[in-house]
Amino acid sequence: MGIIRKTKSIDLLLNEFNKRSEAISTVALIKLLSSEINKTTIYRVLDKLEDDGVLHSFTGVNGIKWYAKCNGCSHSEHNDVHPDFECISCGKVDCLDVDVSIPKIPNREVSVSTVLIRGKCEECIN
Amino acid sequence: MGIIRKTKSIDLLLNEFNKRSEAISTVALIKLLSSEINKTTIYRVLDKLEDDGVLHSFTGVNGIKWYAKCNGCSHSEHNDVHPDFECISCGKVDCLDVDVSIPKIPNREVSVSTVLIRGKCEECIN
DNA sequence: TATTTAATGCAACTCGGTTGCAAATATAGC
DNA sequence: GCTATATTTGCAACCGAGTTGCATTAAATA
Repeated sequence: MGIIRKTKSIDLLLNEFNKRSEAISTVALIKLLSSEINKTTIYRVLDKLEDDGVLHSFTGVNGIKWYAKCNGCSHSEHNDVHPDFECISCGKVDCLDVDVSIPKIPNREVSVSTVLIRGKCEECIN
Repeated sequence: MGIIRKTKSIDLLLNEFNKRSEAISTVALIKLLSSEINKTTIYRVLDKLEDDGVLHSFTGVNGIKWYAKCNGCSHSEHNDVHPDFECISCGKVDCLDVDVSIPKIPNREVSVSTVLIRGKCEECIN
């Protein structure tokens, strides 16, 4: 697929990701933008932005989908993965700047790995 | 919470996990056992078995919950995590017997880490 | 066996995400 | 700028995983 036309929806969504470094859940985006974009469109645009490699996504423990900007995370062809950190206290999720190396697994072909860490973030630790 | 009484539902569910070493999704369990156990009960029993440390769970990319028997995975107090492997070809999911070490993250308190790997399993790699 | 209390079944519900289709709108060609 | 065309969008209805309240059933204990 990929993006073919520049539209208001795409601008608004990209703008949200440029405003912050953390990941945002689909639910949060819908709440944030529901007055301006229909939720169906939000889901569709996020899909495309992920296809285009602009965003990457992962699924939280409760089954909700999160998106974050790929900040130079060359998210392909290597075995180091940036973990996503979900704060159990404030709910914030961000993409950590540390490498987790996934060991080679004999007789299996790995295509994607995701590491999800849950705990308390810098602000909620106290 | 935890299990207090031995019942038919618990026996049937545990039996499914003893039959195989792979993880099973809630959806699969409901399909498998719906004639014998109500789906609400299935969700509740799985919850309890997880509380008791008999099973552990994780969420697949599509938001569906999976359960697997904790085979001596002392799933607490250490930083090594057993990754779950989801085959994109046959859909099978199992708990790999390799360690992934999660690096210490400054100023954050980690409580749980999950590593989900997607790819092709031994049988589907050819 | 009677009593107590946990476990179960059922129906209705919640909510994240999807689908089909008609209306709107961004691009290409003139 | 204007028109043709194909992509995007909005809407409404839908799907399906998981939950809740409550009445009923069935383990455990004495």
